[in-house]
Amino acid sequence: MADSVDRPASPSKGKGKLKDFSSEFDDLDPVVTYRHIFSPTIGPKHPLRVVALCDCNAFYANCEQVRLGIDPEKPLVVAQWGMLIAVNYPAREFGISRMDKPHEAVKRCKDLIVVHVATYAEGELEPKYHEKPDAKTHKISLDLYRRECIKVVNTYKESLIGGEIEKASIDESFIDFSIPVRDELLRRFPHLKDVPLDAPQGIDTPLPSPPSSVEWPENGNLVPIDPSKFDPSDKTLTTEQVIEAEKDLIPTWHDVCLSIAAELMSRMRKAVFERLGYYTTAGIGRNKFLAKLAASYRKRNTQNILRNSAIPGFLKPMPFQKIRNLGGKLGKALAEEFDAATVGDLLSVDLDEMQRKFGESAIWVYEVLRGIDRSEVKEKPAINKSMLASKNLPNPLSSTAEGPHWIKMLTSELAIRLHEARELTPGLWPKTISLHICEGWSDRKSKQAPFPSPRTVTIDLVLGEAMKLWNEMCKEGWRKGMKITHMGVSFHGITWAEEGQRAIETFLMAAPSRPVLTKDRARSVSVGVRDTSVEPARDVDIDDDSSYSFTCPRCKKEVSVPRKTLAECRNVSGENGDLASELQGNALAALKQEHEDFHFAQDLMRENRPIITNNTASGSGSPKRPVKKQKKGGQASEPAGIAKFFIQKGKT
DNA sequence: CATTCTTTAAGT
DNA sequence: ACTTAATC
Repeated sequence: MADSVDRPASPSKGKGKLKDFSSEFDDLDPVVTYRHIFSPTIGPKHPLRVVALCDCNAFYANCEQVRLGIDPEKPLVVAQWGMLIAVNYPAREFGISRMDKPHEAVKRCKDLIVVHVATYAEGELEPKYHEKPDAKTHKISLDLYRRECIKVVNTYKESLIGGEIEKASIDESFIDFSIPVRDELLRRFPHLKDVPLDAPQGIDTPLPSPPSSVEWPENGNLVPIDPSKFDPSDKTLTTEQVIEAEKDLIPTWHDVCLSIAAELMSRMRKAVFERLGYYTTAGIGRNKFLAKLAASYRKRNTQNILRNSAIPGFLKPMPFQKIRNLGGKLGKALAEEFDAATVGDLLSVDLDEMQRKFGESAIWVYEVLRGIDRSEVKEKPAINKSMLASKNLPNPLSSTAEGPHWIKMLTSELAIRLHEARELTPGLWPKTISLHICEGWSDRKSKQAPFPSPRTVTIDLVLGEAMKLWNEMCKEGWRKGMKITHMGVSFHGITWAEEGQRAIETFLMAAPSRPVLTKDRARSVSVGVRDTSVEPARDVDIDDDSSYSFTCPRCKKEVSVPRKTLAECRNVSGENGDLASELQGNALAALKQEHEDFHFAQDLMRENRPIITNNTASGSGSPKRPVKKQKKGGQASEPAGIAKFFIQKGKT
C-alpha cells in the first residue's frame, strides 16, 4: 500500500482509480490512417500488424507415421525408453496421453502402433530403428525430426511471399504477415491508395469505413467476442455460429487484415500437408503471444483467428501461466505475490505496484496482460548455434574407467551431426566444446575449452577434445562415491569460419597432392598478385604485406587474403615451370569461391532465399549452392557421406 | 503429473 | 568460463 504519490504519473489512464473494464483494453480499435497504410515497415505498434504462430500437431508421431507410410487416422505413439514423447490425435481418442507408459497405452488401445525413436547402438555411425533398444547401451537420435522440421520451415517460405518467419522451436514458427497482408489489402481495396483531395487532415486522415462484413475462411475458427454466449465445452462451435451470434458487429480494417492472413496461412499449411504430410495448427492475431495462445484454442489441422474485439473475453479467464515466459518462475512469483491465477485476476494490479515487485519485467507483464506484446518476429539463423548430445545414465557411472565409453558415444553423434551440417553449409565450425555431467541428482559440473580448427571433422578429433575435458574433471576428483547419472557433450558458438581462414583451407585443398613447397623455395617462385589477367607476375617475398584480392560484384568490397598467410601455410607447390600461373589461379579461384560461399552462407543463415516469382511448386526444398568450384587439383574437398567420413579418422 | 533430450539467452 | 532459466 505504499503511496503512489511520490512516483511519476503512469501512462495508464485509470491509474490509482477503480478500474473501468473498458479501459483495460483501450487500444483494441485504434484509428487507422492513410499514413499507416503507406508506412514502408509495419512494426510492433502498427495498428494493422498481423502475426501467426503455426505449429505441427504431435510432430514426432506425424514424422514416424509419414516415414512408415501409415494411415494418419491410425492411432500411433512414439516411445522413448519407458515413456511416450508423442501421441497422435487418433490415439488421444482412446484416452492415451504423454504421461502414460507404452504398455499402459497399448492396454487402452489394442491396435496402437508404438514406434520407438531411432537409436545409436554402440559403435554405430547412424541411428537405426532397433528391435529392442536398450537405455543402458543405446543413445536416442532425434535427427529425423530435426531434418523434417527444416523441410517444414522451407515449405512455409516457399509458399509465402515477403513475410518474416521465425522458427521458434522444433515444431513451431512465427510468421509476420503484416507486409504481404497490407499489399493484398491494397490490391483488394485500391481506393485506400489515394488520399481523398478533400481529406481534412491529409495523410493523417482516418481510412474510410471497411466493408460491412468480412469473409472469414471456412476452414478455421473465430474466437468469439463474448464466450459466455457459448458452451465452453462445445468443441464443435463453428465460425458460422459465431458470426450468427455477432450479426450486429461492425468489422474493422484489422479484421479484414486478419481474414487475409488467414487465407495466406491456410495456403501455407496446405502446402506443408500436401508436400510433407504434416498436420498443423495456427493461431492468428495482432502479436506473437496472442498468436501463440490462439493456436492452442482448438487443435489438430485447423487455424484460429483472434480478433482484437475478442481479446478481452479470451484473455481474462486465461490462466496467465499459459502465456509464453510466464510458464516458469516469473509466473509462479506473480501467482504467489498477488494470489492470482487468471489474467483477469491481475488486471487490478496497477503498473506502480507491479514495478515495485517485479522491476524490469513489470512493464512487459503489465502490457501482456492487456493484450500488448511488442516483441518482433525476427528471423533466426537457419544454423543452430549449439549442438548437444546428452544421455541420462540408467546405471550411473561409479568409476572413471566407465566414462570413455559414453563420451565416445556422445562425441560420435556430435561429429556426425556437425559433419551433416557442414554438407549443407561448408565451413561451419564450433568455437568451443564442453562436457557436462550430473553427479547424483543435482550436482552438476561442466568444463569447456576452445575447439581446435582442423578442416575436417573426425570422430577422433571430437573424442580427443572431450577426453581432455573428462580427464581434467577426473583430476579434480569426485564427491565421495562417484555416481554420474547424466552426461552431455556440446558444441557452442557454431558459426561460419572467418573468411580468410576458409580461403586458406579451400586453397590448400585445391592442391592436396603436390610436393611440399618450402619457404626457401617459395621465395624464388613468381606469382602475380593483384589481378590475374592484367598485372604481371612478380617475385614472391614472403615477408611482404601484399594480398591476393578482387572486388566482389555483389558487395562491392575488395576481398583479400594476405599472401604471407597463404605462403606460410606451406604445402603450396608445383613444378617450377607453370607454378606461377597455377598458384595465382588457385589462390584467386579459392578466394573468389570462398567469398561466394560466404555470401551463400550468410543468405542461408538469414534464410534469405531467392524470391520465388510464381507459385509453381518447385520440388526442391533447399537452396542451391552457388556454381560449383572447378578444382585444379581434381580432388573432392570433403568426403561425402558417413562411410567416407570415417576413413578420415586418424588423419590430422 | 514427471521425464528425456534440446536449444537459446542471459546472469555471475 | 560456468551457471541458471525457459521452452518443446
